[in-house]
Amino acid sequence: MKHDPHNEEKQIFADYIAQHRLKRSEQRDVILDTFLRSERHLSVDDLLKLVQRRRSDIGRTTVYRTLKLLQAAGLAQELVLQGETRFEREYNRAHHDHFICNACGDIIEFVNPEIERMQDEIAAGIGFVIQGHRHQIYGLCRSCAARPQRVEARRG
Amino acid sequence: MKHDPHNEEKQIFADYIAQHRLKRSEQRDVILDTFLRSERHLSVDDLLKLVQRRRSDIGRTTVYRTLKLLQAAGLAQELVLQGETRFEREYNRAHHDHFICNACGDIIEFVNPEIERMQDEIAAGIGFVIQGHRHQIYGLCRSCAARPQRVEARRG
DNA sequence: GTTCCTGCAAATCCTTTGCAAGTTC
DNA sequence: GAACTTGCAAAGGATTTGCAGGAAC
Repeated sequence: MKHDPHNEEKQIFADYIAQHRLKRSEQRDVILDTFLRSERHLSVDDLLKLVQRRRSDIGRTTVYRTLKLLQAAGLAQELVLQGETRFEREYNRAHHDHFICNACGDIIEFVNPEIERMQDEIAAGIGFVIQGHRHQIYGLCRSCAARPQRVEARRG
Repeated sequence: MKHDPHNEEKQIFADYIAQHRLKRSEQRDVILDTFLRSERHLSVDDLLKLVQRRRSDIGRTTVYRTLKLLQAAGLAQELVLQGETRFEREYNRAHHDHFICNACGDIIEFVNPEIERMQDEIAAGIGFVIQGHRHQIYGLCRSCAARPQRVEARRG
């Protein structure tokens, strides 16, 4: 137990299950563990494939349902990048936003306290109470910019 | 002609049609004109309803198809706000981002050159070439913040 | 006349839901 | 044993596509 780096998150999930009078299941354990190990921005399909490598009998529906639970428990966050729904870990992660490469699809995270502060100022100016935000920057990552190619620029 | 404030955009659309060997149609004219007059963040359904007030025989499919053309011509931009797809005018509009009220759904636009500049700096630092971005801030607008209510905070 | 448009219905994609059988508590 | 979970199949909602008839060039 001491050696599982995701122990804390698993505990949180266990607590969430308990508090809501839900039940443990092996499927949920496998899905959570797979999700926590992945460290990436996963589509439902990505996650389903990874999960099925371990337990091929786990269905897509269960992945959808478990992701909802993980969101409710504060362990996962849903994002829509380039029109695709993806999920990333949320617990204990510094707030960050995303660069998305239009060419290779790579996702790069970034943080900038200055920008956050500025948002707060603008919000204060109009009496808006911020509860969250999404900031996505589209373009070309370093390597794709280096070898230019015909790319349909998207959502920009 | 001189009196139509949307003349320029209509010309751009006409040019786009011509350059791509497409054809004019009354449906397209009505949809574009309706879209240009609306000045809001419209869902496909919103736009369809407005359009059908003028020509009740225009179908949803045509609205979808025309919106694609408008995007291609640089006149419309698609956004996903609170999970809903919406469209706004793009041509000749200062770049801006959005505050979205989780309670009443109101959408407030904002611009901040400082934030834009900062994005550029961060991007430059990692060799990322920006082609566009989306920045959405969720929370409560002034009036909804004033009379608090039980609101499920969304996406953020 | 040829090519493009339109609207309908059908198809598709992604996600959710109903349900009978299996699990957990 | 009661309540919850699961996977399948079916349903849903949003968007796209095939097609026959109609309009634009």
